[in-house]
Amino acid sequence: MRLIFFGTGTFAVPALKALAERVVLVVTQPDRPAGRGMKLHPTPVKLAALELGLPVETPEKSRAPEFVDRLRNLNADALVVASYGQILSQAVLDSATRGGINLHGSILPKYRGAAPIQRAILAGETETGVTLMQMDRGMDTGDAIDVVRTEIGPDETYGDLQDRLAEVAAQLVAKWLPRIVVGDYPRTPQDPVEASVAPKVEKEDAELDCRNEAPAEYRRFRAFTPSPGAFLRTNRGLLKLSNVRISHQSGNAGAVLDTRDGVLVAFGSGSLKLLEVQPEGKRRMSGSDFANGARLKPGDRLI
RNA sequence: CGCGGGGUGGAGCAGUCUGGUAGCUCGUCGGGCUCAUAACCCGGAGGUCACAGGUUCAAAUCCUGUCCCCGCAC
Repeated sequence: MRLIFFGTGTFAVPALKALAERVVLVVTQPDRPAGRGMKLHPTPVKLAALELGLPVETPEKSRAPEFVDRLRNLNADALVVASYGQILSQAVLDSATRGGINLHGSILPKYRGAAPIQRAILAGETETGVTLMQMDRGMDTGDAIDVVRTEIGPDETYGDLQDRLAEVAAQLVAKWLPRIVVGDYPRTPQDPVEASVAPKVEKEDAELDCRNEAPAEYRRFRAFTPSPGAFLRTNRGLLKLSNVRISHQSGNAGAVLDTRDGVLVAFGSGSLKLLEVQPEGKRRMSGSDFANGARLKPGDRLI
Protein backbone atom coordinates (compact mmCIF):
# COMPACT_ATOMS: atom_id res chain seq x y z
CA MET A 1 0.00 0.00 0.00
CA ARG A 2 1.39 3.33 -1.10
CA LEU A 3 -0.23 6.49 0.23
CA ILE A 4 0.33 10.18 -0.25
CA PHE A 5 -0.82 12.20 2.76
CA PHE A 6 -2.17 15.74 2.35
CA GLY A 7 -2.70 17.63 5.59
CA THR A 8 -1.91 20.78 7.50
CA GLY A 9 -3.68 21.22 10.85
CA THR A 10 -3.50 19.26 14.09
CA PHE A 11 -6.68 17.41 13.13
CA ALA A 12 -4.62 15.53 10.53
CA VAL A 13 -1.73 14.52 12.76
CA PRO A 14 -3.12 11.35 14.41
CA ALA A 15 -4.17 10.01 10.99
CA LEU A 16 -0.70 10.66 9.63
CA LYS A 17 0.84 8.83 12.55
CA ALA A 18 -1.53 5.90 12.13
CA LEU A 19 -0.67 5.54 8.45
CA ALA A 20 2.98 6.54 8.60
CA GLU A 21 4.36 3.18 7.51
CA ARG A 22 2.43 3.32 4.23
CA VAL A 23 3.03 6.98 3.47
CA VAL A 24 5.50 7.65 0.67
CA LEU A 25 5.11 11.44 0.71
CA VAL A 26 3.59 14.06 2.98
CA VAL A 27 2.23 17.19 1.34
CA THR A 28 1.48 20.21 3.51
CA GLN A 29 1.27 23.98 3.25
CA PRO A 30 4.49 25.97 2.97
CA ASP A 31 6.02 27.46 6.12
CA ARG A 32 4.52 30.89 6.64
CA PRO A 33 5.74 33.90 8.54
CA ALA A 34 3.64 33.95 11.67
CA GLY A 35 3.70 34.87 15.31
CA ARG A 36 5.66 37.63 16.98
CA GLY A 37 8.62 38.59 14.86
CA MET A 38 7.04 37.04 11.77
CA LYS A 39 9.38 34.09 11.81
CA LEU A 40 8.64 31.13 9.56
CA HIS A 41 6.53 28.44 11.19
CA PRO A 42 6.12 24.90 9.85
CA THR A 43 2.64 23.35 9.94
CA PRO A 44 1.74 20.78 12.61
CA VAL A 45 1.71 18.10 9.91
CA LYS A 46 5.17 19.05 8.71
CA LEU A 47 6.51 18.84 12.26
CA ALA A 48 4.94 15.42 12.71
CA ALA A 49 6.23 14.21 9.34
CA LEU A 50 9.77 15.26 10.15
CA GLU A 51 9.51 13.52 13.49
CA LEU A 52 8.39 10.36 11.70
CA GLY A 53 11.20 10.71 9.22
CA LEU A 54 8.85 11.01 6.23
CA PRO A 55 9.62 13.03 3.11
CA VAL A 56 7.73 16.32 3.01
CA GLU A 57 6.85 18.64 0.17
CA THR A 58 5.23 22.04 0.53
CA PRO A 59 4.08 23.21 -2.89
CA GLU A 60 2.64 26.70 -3.08
CA LYS A 61 0.08 25.30 -5.55
CA SER A 62 -0.54 21.58 -5.49
CA ARG A 63 -2.24 21.81 -8.89
CA ALA A 64 0.97 22.97 -10.60
CA PRO A 65 1.57 20.59 -13.54
CA GLU A 66 5.09 19.63 -12.54
CA PHE A 67 3.89 18.76 -9.05
CA VAL A 68 1.02 16.69 -10.44
CA ASP A 69 3.57 14.80 -12.54
CA ARG A 70 5.58 14.18 -9.44
CA LEU A 71 2.50 12.77 -7.71
CA ARG A 72 1.67 10.52 -10.65
CA ASN A 73 5.19 9.13 -10.69
CA LEU A 74 4.78 7.97 -7.12
CA ASN A 75 2.10 5.49 -8.25
CA ALA A 76 0.11 5.86 -5.07
CA ASP A 77 -2.95 3.79 -4.27
CA ALA A 78 -4.70 6.76 -2.70
CA LEU A 79 -4.33 10.31 -1.47
CA VAL A 80 -5.37 10.63 2.15
CA VAL A 81 -6.50 14.18 2.83
CA ALA A 82 -7.30 15.90 6.12
CA SER A 83 -7.46 19.64 6.82
CA TYR A 84 -5.06 20.37 3.99
CA GLY A 85 -6.28 23.87 3.17
CA GLN A 86 -6.02 23.80 -0.61
CA ILE A 87 -8.54 22.70 -3.17
CA LEU A 88 -7.28 19.59 -4.94
CA SER A 89 -7.72 19.77 -8.68
CA GLN A 90 -9.17 16.86 -10.60
CA ALA A 91 -5.71 16.18 -11.99
CA VAL A 92 -4.32 15.87 -8.48
CA LEU A 93 -7.17 13.59 -7.43
CA ASP A 94 -6.61 11.44 -10.50
CA SER A 95 -2.92 11.00 -9.73
CA ALA A 96 -3.64 8.04 -7.46
CA THR A 97 -5.51 4.86 -8.31
CA ARG A 98 -8.36 5.39 -5.83
CA GLY A 99 -8.26 9.18 -5.93
CA GLY A 100 -8.61 11.34 -2.83
CA ILE A 101 -9.97 9.98 0.44
CA ASN A 102 -10.92 12.75 2.83
CA LEU A 103 -11.49 12.90 6.57
CA HIS A 104 -13.98 15.57 7.60
CA GLY A 105 -14.93 16.61 11.13
CA SER A 106 -18.69 16.51 10.82
CA ILE A 107 -21.56 14.25 9.85
CA LEU A 108 -21.77 15.17 6.19
CA PRO A 109 -23.60 16.71 4.45
CA LYS A 110 -23.87 18.95 7.52
CA TYR A 111 -21.08 21.45 8.14
CA ARG A 112 -19.21 21.20 4.89
CA GLY A 113 -16.26 23.54 4.69
CA ALA A 114 -13.48 25.02 6.74
CA ALA A 115 -14.65 24.96 10.35
CA PRO A 116 -17.10 22.11 10.96
CA ILE A 117 -16.12 21.42 14.55
CA GLN A 118 -16.29 25.02 15.72
CA ARG A 119 -19.57 25.70 13.93
CA ALA A 120 -21.20 22.60 15.36
CA ILE A 121 -20.37 23.65 18.91
CA LEU A 122 -21.43 27.24 18.27
CA ALA A 123 -24.78 26.05 16.95
CA GLY A 124 -25.34 24.02 20.09
CA GLU A 125 -25.25 20.64 18.40
CA THR A 126 -25.13 17.73 20.84
CA GLU A 127 -23.81 15.28 18.29
CA THR A 128 -21.14 15.40 15.64
CA GLY A 129 -18.75 12.97 14.06
CA VAL A 130 -16.19 12.18 11.42
CA THR A 131 -17.02 11.35 7.82
CA LEU A 132 -14.72 9.39 5.56
CA MET A 133 -15.44 10.25 1.95
CA GLN A 134 -14.39 9.87 -1.63
CA MET A 135 -13.33 13.32 -2.77
CA ASP A 136 -14.78 14.96 -5.83
CA ARG A 137 -14.28 18.44 -7.22
CA GLY A 138 -16.74 20.14 -4.88
CA MET A 139 -16.14 21.26 -1.35
CA ASP A 140 -16.80 18.22 0.85
CA THR A 141 -19.47 16.98 -1.55
CA GLY A 142 -18.11 13.54 -2.38
CA ASP A 143 -19.68 10.18 -1.61
CA ALA A 144 -19.56 9.06 2.00
CA ILE A 145 -17.74 5.83 2.78
CA ASP A 146 -18.37 5.66 6.50
CA VAL A 147 -19.38 7.90 9.41
CA VAL A 148 -18.59 7.68 13.10
CA ARG A 149 -20.90 9.65 15.37
CA THR A 150 -20.08 11.00 18.81
CA GLU A 151 -21.74 13.18 21.41
CA ILE A 152 -20.51 16.67 22.10
CA GLY A 153 -20.05 17.10 25.86
CA PRO A 154 -21.88 20.05 27.44
CA ASP A 155 -18.60 21.64 28.47
CA GLU A 156 -16.42 20.38 25.66
CA THR A 157 -14.32 22.97 23.86
CA TYR A 158 -13.24 23.03 20.26
CA GLY A 159 -9.75 21.94 21.28
CA ASP A 160 -11.04 18.99 23.30
CA LEU A 161 -13.45 17.89 20.61
CA GLN A 162 -10.96 18.26 17.79
CA ASP A 163 -8.43 16.09 19.62
CA ARG A 164 -11.10 13.46 20.11
CA LEU A 165 -12.34 13.56 16.53
CA ALA A 166 -8.79 13.44 15.21
CA GLU A 167 -8.28 10.12 16.98
CA VAL A 168 -11.58 8.84 15.66
CA ALA A 169 -10.56 9.93 12.18
CA ALA A 170 -7.24 8.13 12.44
CA GLN A 171 -8.93 4.87 13.41
CA LEU A 172 -11.58 5.28 10.77
CA VAL A 173 -9.20 5.75 7.87
CA ALA A 174 -6.85 3.02 9.08
CA LYS A 175 -9.78 0.62 9.24
CA TRP A 176 -11.02 1.28 5.71
CA LEU A 177 -7.83 1.71 3.73
CA PRO A 178 -7.16 -1.98 3.10
CA ARG A 179 -10.54 -2.24 1.39
CA ILE A 180 -10.21 1.11 -0.32
CA VAL A 181 -6.95 0.22 -2.05
CA VAL A 182 -8.53 -2.87 -3.57
CA GLY A 183 -11.63 -0.93 -4.58
CA ASP A 184 -14.01 -2.81 -2.30
CA TYR A 185 -15.88 -0.16 -0.34
CA PRO A 186 -19.33 1.43 -0.21
CA ARG A 187 -20.06 4.88 -1.59
CA THR A 188 -23.19 6.69 -0.49
CA PRO A 189 -23.99 9.96 -2.22
CA GLN A 190 -24.70 12.91 0.09
CA ASP A 191 -28.21 14.30 0.21
CA PRO A 192 -27.81 17.88 -1.01
CA VAL A 193 -31.07 18.92 0.69
CA GLU A 194 -29.50 18.29 4.10
CA ALA A 195 -26.29 20.17 3.29
CA SER A 196 -25.01 23.13 5.29
CA VAL A 197 -21.77 25.06 5.23
CA ALA A 198 -19.40 25.85 8.10
CA PRO A 199 -17.54 29.02 7.14
CA LYS A 200 -14.01 29.77 8.19
CA VAL A 201 -13.64 31.32 11.64
CA GLU A 202 -12.79 35.00 11.88
CA LYS A 203 -11.27 36.61 14.92
CA GLU A 204 -14.38 38.67 15.62
CA ASP A 205 -16.49 35.49 15.78
CA ALA A 206 -14.71 34.80 19.04
CA GLU A 207 -15.76 38.02 20.78
CA LEU A 208 -18.30 37.46 23.54
CA ASP A 209 -21.08 40.01 24.03
CA CYS A 210 -22.30 40.32 27.61
CA ARG A 211 -25.69 41.57 26.40
CA ASN A 212 -26.44 38.15 24.93
CA GLU A 213 -27.66 35.22 26.95
CA ALA A 214 -25.05 33.32 28.91
CA PRO A 215 -25.77 29.88 27.37
CA ALA A 216 -25.23 31.22 23.84
CA GLU A 217 -22.04 33.01 24.77
CA TYR A 218 -20.82 29.97 26.64
CA ARG A 219 -21.18 28.03 23.39
CA ARG A 220 -19.21 30.75 21.69
CA PHE A 221 -16.50 30.39 24.31
CA ARG A 222 -16.37 26.63 23.77
CA ALA A 223 -16.42 26.88 19.98
CA PHE A 224 -13.41 29.16 19.79
CA THR A 225 -11.23 27.86 22.63
CA PRO A 226 -8.30 27.59 22.44
CA SER A 227 -8.19 28.98 18.92
CA PRO A 228 -8.55 31.72 17.88
CA GLY A 229 -9.37 32.40 21.54
CA ALA A 230 -12.58 33.76 23.02
CA PHE A 231 -12.31 37.25 24.41
CA LEU A 232 -14.25 40.08 26.02
CA ARG A 233 -13.76 43.80 25.51
CA THR A 234 -13.69 45.08 29.08
CA ASN A 235 -13.04 48.45 30.63
CA ARG A 236 -9.61 47.07 31.52
CA GLY A 237 -8.82 46.22 27.92
CA LEU A 238 -9.12 43.02 25.95
CA LEU A 239 -9.50 39.96 28.12
CA LYS A 240 -8.80 36.59 26.59
CA LEU A 241 -10.79 33.81 28.23
CA SER A 242 -9.01 30.53 28.84
CA ASN A 243 -11.38 28.77 31.19
CA VAL A 244 -14.99 29.70 31.84
CA ARG A 245 -17.96 28.12 33.58
CA ILE A 246 -21.63 28.94 33.20
CA SER A 247 -23.77 30.03 36.13
CA HIS A 248 -27.44 30.78 36.72
CA GLN A 249 -26.86 33.85 38.88
CA SER A 250 -27.86 37.00 37.08
CA GLY A 251 -27.54 40.76 37.32
CA ASN A 252 -26.95 43.79 35.13
CA ALA A 253 -25.10 42.73 31.99
CA GLY A 254 -21.41 43.53 32.34
CA ALA A 255 -21.46 43.77 36.13
CA VAL A 256 -19.22 41.75 38.44
CA LEU A 257 -21.28 39.57 40.76
CA ASP A 258 -18.57 37.79 42.67
CA THR A 259 -14.78 37.55 42.72
CA ARG A 260 -14.07 34.77 45.15
CA ASP A 261 -13.04 31.86 42.94
CA GLY A 262 -13.08 33.57 39.57
CA VAL A 263 -14.79 36.65 38.23
CA LEU A 264 -18.53 36.09 37.89
CA VAL A 265 -19.78 38.42 35.14
CA ALA A 266 -23.48 38.96 34.48
CA PHE A 267 -24.75 38.42 30.93
CA GLY A 268 -28.11 39.16 29.34
CA SER A 269 -29.44 36.17 31.14
CA GLY A 270 -27.37 34.16 33.56
CA SER A 271 -23.67 34.74 33.96
CA LEU A 272 -20.25 33.35 33.20
CA LYS A 273 -17.58 32.71 35.78
CA LEU A 274 -14.15 33.55 34.39
CA LEU A 275 -11.88 30.98 35.97
CA GLU A 276 -8.78 31.66 33.92
CA VAL A 277 -8.09 34.75 31.84
CA GLN A 278 -5.31 36.52 30.03
CA PRO A 279 -5.31 40.31 29.98
CA GLU A 280 -3.68 42.02 27.03
CA GLY A 281 0.08 41.95 27.37
CA LYS A 282 -0.06 39.79 30.49
CA ARG A 283 0.51 36.20 31.30
CA ARG A 284 -2.42 33.85 31.76
CA MET A 285 -3.77 33.97 35.32
CA SER A 286 -6.63 32.79 37.49
CA GLY A 287 -9.79 34.87 37.63
CA SER A 288 -9.17 35.77 41.26
CA ASP A 289 -5.62 36.93 40.50
CA PHE A 290 -7.06 39.14 37.81
CA ALA A 291 -9.65 40.50 40.24
CA ASN A 292 -6.89 41.25 42.76
CA GLY A 293 -4.70 43.10 40.32
CA ALA A 294 -7.56 44.96 38.66
CA ARG A 295 -9.07 45.74 42.10
CA LEU A 296 -12.43 44.33 41.11
CA LYS A 297 -15.19 44.00 43.69
CA PRO A 298 -18.74 42.71 43.43
CA GLY A 299 -20.87 45.52 42.02
CA ASP A 300 -18.10 46.94 39.84
CA ARG A 301 -18.61 47.00 36.10
CA LEU A 302 -16.22 45.02 33.98
CA ILE A 303 -17.77 46.01 30.69
C1' C B 1 14.83 44.37 12.09
C1' G B 2 6.02 44.27 11.54
C1' C B 3 3.31 47.23 16.01
C1' G B 4 2.93 47.29 21.24
C1' G B 5 2.60 46.03 26.82
C1' G B 6 5.38 43.99 30.83
C1' G B 7 9.38 41.74 34.61
C1' U B 8 8.46 45.25 42.25
C1' G B 9 7.80 39.74 49.22
C1' G B 10 4.43 33.14 47.35
C1' A B 11 0.21 35.32 43.44
C1' G B 12 -2.00 39.61 40.91
C1' C B 13 -0.97 44.88 40.83
C1' A B 14 0.34 50.41 42.28
C1' G B 15 4.61 53.39 42.68
C1' U B 16 8.68 55.21 37.53
C1' C B 17 6.62 61.05 34.04
C1' U B 18 7.99 65.14 38.79
C1' G B 19 15.08 60.41 41.95
C1' G B 20 15.00 60.84 48.67
C1' U B 21 10.53 56.09 54.42
C1' A B 22 8.66 49.51 49.87
C1' G B 23 2.34 50.63 49.08
C1' C B 24 -2.64 47.71 47.79
C1' U B 25 -5.59 43.13 47.34
C1' C B 26 -4.93 37.89 47.98
C1' G B 27 -2.22 33.96 50.22
C1' U B 28 0.71 32.43 54.51
C1' C B 29 1.82 32.36 60.06
C1' G B 30 0.08 33.84 65.06
C1' G B 31 -3.82 35.93 68.05
C1' G B 32 -8.96 37.66 68.76
C1' C B 33 -14.39 37.72 67.84
C1' U B 34 -18.51 34.38 66.49
C1' C B 35 -23.14 28.81 67.28
C1' A B 36 -20.59 29.24 62.73
C1' U B 37 -17.91 30.87 58.05
C1' A B 38 -14.08 31.46 51.67
C1' A B 39 -16.96 36.42 57.13
C1' C B 40 -14.82 40.21 60.41
C1' C B 41 -10.82 42.53 63.73
C1' C B 42 -5.54 42.77 65.43
C1' G B 43 -0.51 41.48 64.72
C1' G B 44 3.85 39.06 62.20
C1' A B 45 7.07 36.86 58.57
C1' G B 46 8.53 37.41 53.72
C1' G B 47 11.38 41.94 48.57
C1' U B 48 19.65 42.20 46.17
C1' C B 49 12.52 46.28 42.81
C1' A B 50 14.80 40.64 35.95
C1' C B 51 20.35 41.09 35.05
C1' A B 52 24.85 44.16 33.96
C1' G B 53 27.01 48.80 33.61
C1' G B 54 26.53 54.27 33.90
C1' U B 55 24.80 59.30 35.96
C1' U B 56 24.02 61.18 41.09
C1' C B 57 25.19 63.00 47.80
C1' A B 58 21.12 59.53 46.78
C1' A B 59 18.19 55.12 41.67
C1' A B 60 12.39 50.59 41.64
C1' U B 61 12.42 55.68 39.54
C1' C B 62 17.07 58.85 34.82
C1' C B 63 20.71 56.75 30.65
C1' U B 64 22.93 52.37 27.92
C1' G B 65 23.17 47.20 26.98
C1' U B 66 21.46 42.00 27.84
C1' C B 67 17.98 38.15 29.15
C1' C B 68 12.94 36.56 29.80
C1' C B 69 7.19 36.84 29.46
C1' C B 70 2.93 38.43 26.82
C1' G B 71 -1.01 41.10 23.56
C1' C B 72 -1.95 42.69 18.36
C1' A B 73 -1.11 41.88 13.31
C1' C B 74 0.11 37.49 10.23
